[in-house]
Amino acid sequence: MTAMAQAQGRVEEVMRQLEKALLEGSLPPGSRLPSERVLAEQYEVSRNTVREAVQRLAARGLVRSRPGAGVYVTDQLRTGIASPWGQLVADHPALRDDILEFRRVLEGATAYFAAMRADDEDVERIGALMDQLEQARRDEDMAAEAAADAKLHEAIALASHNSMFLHLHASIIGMLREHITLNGTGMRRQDEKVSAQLLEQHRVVCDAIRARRPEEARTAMQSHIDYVRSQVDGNGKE
Amino acid sequence: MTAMAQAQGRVEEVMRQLEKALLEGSLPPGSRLPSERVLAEQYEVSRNTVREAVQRLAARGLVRSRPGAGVYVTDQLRTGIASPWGQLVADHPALRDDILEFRRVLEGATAYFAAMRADDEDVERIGALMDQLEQARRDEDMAAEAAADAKLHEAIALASHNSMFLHLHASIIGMLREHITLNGTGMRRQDEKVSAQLLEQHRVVCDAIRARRPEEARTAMQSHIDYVRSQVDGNGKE
DNA sequence: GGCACAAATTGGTAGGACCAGTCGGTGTAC
DNA sequence: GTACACCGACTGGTCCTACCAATTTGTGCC
Repeated sequence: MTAMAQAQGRVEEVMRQLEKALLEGSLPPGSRLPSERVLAEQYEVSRNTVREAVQRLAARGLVRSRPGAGVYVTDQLRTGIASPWGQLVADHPALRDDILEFRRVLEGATAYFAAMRADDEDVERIGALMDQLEQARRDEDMAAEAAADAKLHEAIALASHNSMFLHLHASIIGMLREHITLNGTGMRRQDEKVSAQLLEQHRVVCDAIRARRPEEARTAMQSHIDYVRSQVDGNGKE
Repeated sequence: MTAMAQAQGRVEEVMRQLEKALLEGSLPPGSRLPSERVLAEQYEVSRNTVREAVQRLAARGLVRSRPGAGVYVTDQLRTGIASPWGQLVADHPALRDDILEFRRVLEGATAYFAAMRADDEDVERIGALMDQLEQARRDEDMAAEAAADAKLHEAIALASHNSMFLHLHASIIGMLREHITLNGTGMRRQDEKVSAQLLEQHRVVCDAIRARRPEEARTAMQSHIDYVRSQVDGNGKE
């Protein structure tokens, strides 16, 4: 008669118990879980069931198991673990190429329509962000530079006056950002030349938009993405 | 360093294989996975290992298992992208123009990459669907024609060999079709000439893909979308 | 044709076993 | 006393077999 209708199975139940222990702090980050055999006896289930529950937690990044050593609680604060895509991008490098390829098309078209339909307000906003980007570049403030970069692309998407491009841009970029954060990579680190080139590319794109030259804007944006792609490809493992 | 503790075990490996199948579309949303026993034999691992891999996928919401029935693929990947969209489109018909515009870009690029990367299997599938479409046309079976049309576009997306195009296509186009159906499809019905033209357009696109001419495929597809757009715009209904 | 029953299939769970690492303790050599 | 090598207990990873409960599907009766 307990209100808790344990969904379907013992695996769920064990998982919830473990989650509860994690949340309550009885299993603080870094600590080791009791061995699977102990847990199995403790919860009065088979080790198989315990293992499957642990696998589910591991899939969400809550714990990490080291063969021969034990299962350890990870730092919960760290993993954002958002959409199913995040993990997939991390696991399948090939998918990253797919995304970049798609992004080339998407952002190219976005720039195209931005150049075609940007109103005065859009142009002003884009101009301001370009100034901001240049300023950050001069200050060698990487964080500010990245932020301005993101905002600039968003402003361009906004200027396209097509909600599909705007929102899709947001999700795709978010996806990539997730991946970059996960992998800790990031290309533009300290490389001044790269940074300068990126700035120049942005300038070309924005100029084309301001001059209302769609084709030019698209080409420039695609070149920009190509450059990004080459940089990302370059510093990767393997 | 970035060695990325890869494949510590068979569970990881099986999970990646399944993920790959999900991304590539060989396991489309709604479909049922082979039984665990079959998968175990297929990957040459124990059923236990397969189960743990499935549990990890289930933890991320990519699949859902129903006792006695089987394991089914969810549409998390698609809704993950187009999440905010279903409602918006339903509420704001104005977005339809945005979607069509986006679709022109998306499907154009999809056809482009399909022409570039279609393998023999893809070509064969596309050819079969073209035949199917012609047959439906001859029979004047509107329902079959629409179904074959949808399948054909999906096959092209599959042939692009890019997960992003595949899944985006499925979600966006599906959404759009739903909307069109809602609005009283119109267009191709009763008008024999329209139907004939659409068939011809599809033929041009498919021929370009089969002949491996990307640019031509893109142009043809965009012309096709333009035509669809003009027809939809034309026949009023708000 | 429709419906009830039986058989095959499927995921869920159990409990056993073995392997390859890791960890801890012990004993020996220095 | 310390440092090192070694060995055994422990742990997760994998495999196996078996059984259960639910579903699906096939069958035959009505």
